[in-house]
Amino acid sequence: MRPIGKQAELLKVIGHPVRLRILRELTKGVKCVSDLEEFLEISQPNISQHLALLRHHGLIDYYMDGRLRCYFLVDPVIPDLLEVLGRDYQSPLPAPACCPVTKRGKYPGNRKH
Amino acid sequence: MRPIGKQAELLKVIGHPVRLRILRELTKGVKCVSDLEEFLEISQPNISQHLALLRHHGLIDYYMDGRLRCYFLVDPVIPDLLEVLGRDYQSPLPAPACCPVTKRGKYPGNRKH
DNA sequence: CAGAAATATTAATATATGCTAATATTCTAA
DNA sequence: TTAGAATATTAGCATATATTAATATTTCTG
Repeated sequence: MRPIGKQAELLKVIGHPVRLRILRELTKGVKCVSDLEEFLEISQPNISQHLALLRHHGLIDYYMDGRLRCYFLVDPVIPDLLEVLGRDYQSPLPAPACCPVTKRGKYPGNRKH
Repeated sequence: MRPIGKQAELLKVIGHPVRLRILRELTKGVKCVSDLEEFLEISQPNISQHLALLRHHGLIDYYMDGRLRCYFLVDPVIPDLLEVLGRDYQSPLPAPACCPVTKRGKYPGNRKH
């Protein structure tokens, strides 16, 4: 299991709408920068910055195709995370059962929520 | 599926080592603030701040037990995300097959990576 | 009711992030 | 061999986030 610090770093890197959209697109297959420009409505330099960030964290990589850079997914955790993120949950987690033990608590007290 | 913006927001909120540790702890059961103080080595006010952030995003909630606040998980996506984050992957995703189609590409070119 | 325990809130400051604009690099084709 | 296409890099500024310190709030207990 990757250490907590790395987990947090990973989440922070992918926790951006543009980067999420890029990653989702890459789960469908290889895309070059100009492909991405088509549906992300942001400047080319900004796209490159996001791609660089993702790459420096080892999430994606690229190969050259003429003068095109073709980006693709590398880290296998990405598709799995995106799948979970895309799920529809119908209801919240069940409330904790009566009298859960906390180190200091002496529940039952008044449940206020 | 929650909109991309919400997905990014969620990731950003949980993308912090302290908050990740809090959430992991809460997957095991209800914890009051003083329980959390025991194993997070940060100040009480800071813990409360992280808890408030998580709560304002609907990820956790609490009930009162005397003067203790007992926090628990609410959003069902959290345990699932934590599970995926904790997985050990043995190898990167397979490199894209020969000649993937990008809108402009005319691969094969030189693969540089 | 006073005091202490448990926790929250606010303000201030430091640091990090994100975007824009300008410029640089690399490769291809004429 | 030069021009243009595709993409990257850098710097600067604005905004957001994190932490600390101080203080406030709430609730129990004597």
